[in-house]
This record gives sequence, structure tokens and C-alpha cells, in this order.
Amino acid sequence: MTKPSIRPRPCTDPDCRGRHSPRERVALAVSICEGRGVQMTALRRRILELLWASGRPTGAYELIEAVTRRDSRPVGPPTVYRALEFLTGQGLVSRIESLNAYVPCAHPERDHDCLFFICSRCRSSVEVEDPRIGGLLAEDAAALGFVATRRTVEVEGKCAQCATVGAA
Amino acid sequence: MTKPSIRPRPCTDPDCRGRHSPRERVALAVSICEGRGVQMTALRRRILELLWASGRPTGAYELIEAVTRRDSRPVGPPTVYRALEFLTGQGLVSRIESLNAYVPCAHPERDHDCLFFICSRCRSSVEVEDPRIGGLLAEDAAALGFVATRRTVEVEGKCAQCATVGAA
DNA sequence: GACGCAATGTTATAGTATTGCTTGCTCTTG
DNA sequence: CAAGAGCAAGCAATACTATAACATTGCGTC
Repeated sequence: MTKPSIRPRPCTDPDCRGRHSPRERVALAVSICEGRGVQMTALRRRILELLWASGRPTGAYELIEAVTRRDSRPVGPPTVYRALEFLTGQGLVSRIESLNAYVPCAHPERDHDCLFFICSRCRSSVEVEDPRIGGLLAEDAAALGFVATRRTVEVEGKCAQCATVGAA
Repeated sequence: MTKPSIRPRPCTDPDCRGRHSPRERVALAVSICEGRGVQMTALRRRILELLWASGRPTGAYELIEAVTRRDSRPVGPPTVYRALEFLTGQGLVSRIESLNAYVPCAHPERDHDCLFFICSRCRSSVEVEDPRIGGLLAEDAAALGFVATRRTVEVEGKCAQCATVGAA
């Protein structure tokens, strides 16, 4: 098998990690919203911050608790779900279908077209860009006459670290 | 763009449709289970039949109702969920994560590695085999040192029929 | 018939998401 | 400024999806 000409690019790879702090990610999200003329409200921003702080896919009810604790006031499910809807709609957050959980999107400034590798042991997830996959899916869709609006590509297994640990 | 050397193969395409009735699909599943020395019980079989009869991704609670109605006795969620667990474990049924629903697997006799095109208008889903996608995912996984155990590839949009109908 | 085993039944509960309606804020416009 | 539009958020209730924990049944075997 030939080497891929386009290397998959983990959005949270070492090259990225040092340079983009959660703070910077949020700031980027804010400026993206400004540019689009949509509102990054305090609540939406808080939820994005919590997702960045979490470091792993986070469920809606976890977020509800976290917001409630952090703001010292109760927030209901619809409030958080609406914020998540906004954030995913803007491409700032992705939903992991196989976990019913949410992750902040590493590179919202690029048109995101991501796939996720999800570790069943440490619960981490890594976002990867591989345009070739989108290309193939587009090709298959075309063969069917299918008009695609959204893609979900998720791979479950063990991350490099957890795989070496052994069974578990 | 060059033509793909490996054509995606819709498992429910016209070539297939006429030749494999639901009845035959179920019979195939039964013989697969025999070959593997696992039990295709009445309940499991009933659920597989219902899935084939449904013609679209079907939720667990829909199945609970359907079994209850058809057998004129109440069945509880765990009963159905356990049967679904068995069927998915045997590769006879796939779960559509983005819908929380289940579909019968068109070609359980082949090692299935499917992707789904899901129409948001008519609620149908089409199962497609494209080994190239699995190949790319394996490649990306290898680049990360990730050991994959399961893949979810789902594309939402409009099927050819519904796309021509217009907006909606 | 006593045991082991797999499948199923039963009850309760956990976890995830939405509907419908109300309130409040901000901006516009007269 | 008052009135009203439009968007975001609060709130209560409920729908939908899934699992835990434990009891029972049926069947094969010794």
C-alpha cells in the first residue's frame, strides 16, 4: 500500500496543543461569531468553556450540573440543549452520536469535516481531519443520487496509550 | 476525478431487492446462527422479522410495541434490548447511532463494514459497502496508534427520490 | 430430581432530549 | 419615550431511550 499523500491531521496533536489554549479557542469562537453576526452569549460561552475545560466528550446533563455549580443557580435541560444546538450549528462543537456527548471543535475556522477516534478506556476522543473520507462519501452519495447534509464518522477502540497498557 | 475502481454497492439496490425477500433474509440469519452454534430463539427471530418488515430504521420502543401487539402479551424493554444486543453482536442488525434506531443487516453473510445513507424526509436508510472507507479509517487509526474495534459511518440528507421532490 | 446454564420476565430507575409556554432583554421605529 | 418585534433564556412537565437488579422458566445432564 502506498503512503497517503494527504496525512491525517489530528486537530489535537502535539503541534497544536501547546499553541492553542482553551482560552484562545474560546476567543477564536467569539471572533467567529462576531464575524458572522451571531450572538455568543454568556451562557453559550460558558458552555463552550466548560467543554474545553473538560478534555473529553461531555454529556448534556454533566454540562447542566457544571453550569449550575459554576453560576450558582439552576439551569434546566432546555437551556443547555439550546446552547448546544447553537454551538453545533456554528460548527464550534460536535456531537458524538455513539456517546450522546459533545466535544468542542478544534478548528472551527476551517470548514470542519471531522472524524473522531474515541477511546473506550480513558474516554478521550481525538478529532482528525481526513478530506479523503469526505471525498469517498461524496462519491458514494453521488452514485446513489443522495444529497448529503451531515456526516457522522466515529471510530471506537483504544488510544495508543491505553492500548499499550494491555487488556482492561 | 477518476472513476472509482471499486464501486460502492448498495445492499438494498435493485439487483438485490427482487432476489432476497425478508423471509429469505431471516432464513439466512437462522442458518448463520446454526453454523455458529448460537441460538436464534423465537423472540430474536420475531424482532428480526419485524425489522425486515418495517423497511426503515426502527426504534427499540417501536419494536416493544410491535412485539407486544403481535404476540398479544407485554414484553419489557430489557427483553427487546437483549435481543437487539444479540442480533447486533451477530452482525444481523446494525444500530444507527444518529437515530437511536435499528436496521436489519442486508448481507450478514459477508463481513459487514457498512455505511448508512439516511433520508431525513422519508426516513429510509440505505446500507452501502465501500471497503475503501474502512481502509482509510484503518490507515488513520494506524497513524495514531489507535486500535479500532467499531466504526460508525452515517450520512444524513435526502435520498434521490426525496431530493427531486424539492424543498420540504 | 438436583444442578447448571442460557434466555426471558418483571419492576424500578437512570439517562437523554423535547414541547409549550412565559419572561426578559435589546433594538428599532414612530 | 412607548409600543412592538425578535431573540435568548427560564420554567414545568413530559417524552423518549436504556440499563440495573433480581426472579423465573425451560432444557440438558448426571
